[in-house]
Amino acid sequence: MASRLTIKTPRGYRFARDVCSYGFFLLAPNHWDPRTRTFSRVLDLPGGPAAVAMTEPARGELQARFTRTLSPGDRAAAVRQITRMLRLDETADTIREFHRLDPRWKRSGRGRLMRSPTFFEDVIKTVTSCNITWPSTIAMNRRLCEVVGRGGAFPTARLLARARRTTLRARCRVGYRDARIIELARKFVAGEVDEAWLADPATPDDTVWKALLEWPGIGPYAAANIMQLLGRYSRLPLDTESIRHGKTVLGLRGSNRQIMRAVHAHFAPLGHHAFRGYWFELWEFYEARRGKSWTWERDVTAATFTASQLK
DNA sequence: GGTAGACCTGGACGC
DNA sequence: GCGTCCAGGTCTACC
Repeated sequence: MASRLTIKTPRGYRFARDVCSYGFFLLAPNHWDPRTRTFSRVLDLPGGPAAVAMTEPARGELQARFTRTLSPGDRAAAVRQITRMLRLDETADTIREFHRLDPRWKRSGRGRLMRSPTFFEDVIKTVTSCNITWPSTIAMNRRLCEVVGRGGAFPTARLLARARRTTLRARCRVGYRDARIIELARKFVAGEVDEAWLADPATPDDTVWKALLEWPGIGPYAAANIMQLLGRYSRLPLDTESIRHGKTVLGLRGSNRQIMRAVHAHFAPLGHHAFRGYWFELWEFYEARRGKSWTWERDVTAATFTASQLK
């Protein structure tokens, strides 16, 4: 028999707004149905993959319906993964602190950024977003789930550590990222990645930054993005989109390098909430052109969400 | 510290 | 249908 879970959400949490708050919600195995406002995906649980469909039947709680019966171990893992993915462990006080620093988002209540059920998925999704256009990122993630993942789930580190470079390149079309993805997966499997230490507020941002830059395939953009996915919002993952934003929205002029520096300086007063302010400004720009994010279809964004088309 | 070129894929474009 | 060009971060070599 199928299992159901009811999960309480923090005060101010809004399912559609907060799920559709970061591009990862459009990447497989994630799927958002704008008509029914249902978020679904396959979670990799101790008892095997399980498809889940989530809705918000009432304010303050989410309902997760699974396609199979969950063991107690499965249920605990599912709650842990959903909590991580939706950042339900970020308190209302944290969001209020962000709104005090950047009051533009107080009315809409924005503050949380969707991420993945596991840190490993966050890291690989970041690598698949580097040096590539958005449609290819969407395709790569879909193929990784279809070709390597179990039962439609995102591939685990163990599966990717064992994958062949030729499989990733020829069937998942990840290009030169093949070796880097496998090396990263092997680091996770070998126990060389201490997520608790990386996420611990007692570990300085600079220390985490330097550690991430040592990882294969991780440069300044990817490291800053992984940091925000760890809950460290002081650094900005700046890319070509940021340059477009700096020019068209902030009115900045100069070389790309100068604009990057100016964007950093612009958001620096937000301190350890800088990325939230930067990101929601970018998100609002997209929504002004494409409608609210919870109305977006994955295939439509694949065709239209690229820096060159948003100029 | 800064810069040039290679690394891949997929879409746009010209013929 | 084919060839060429371009967008997109990271890495390495070089100055």
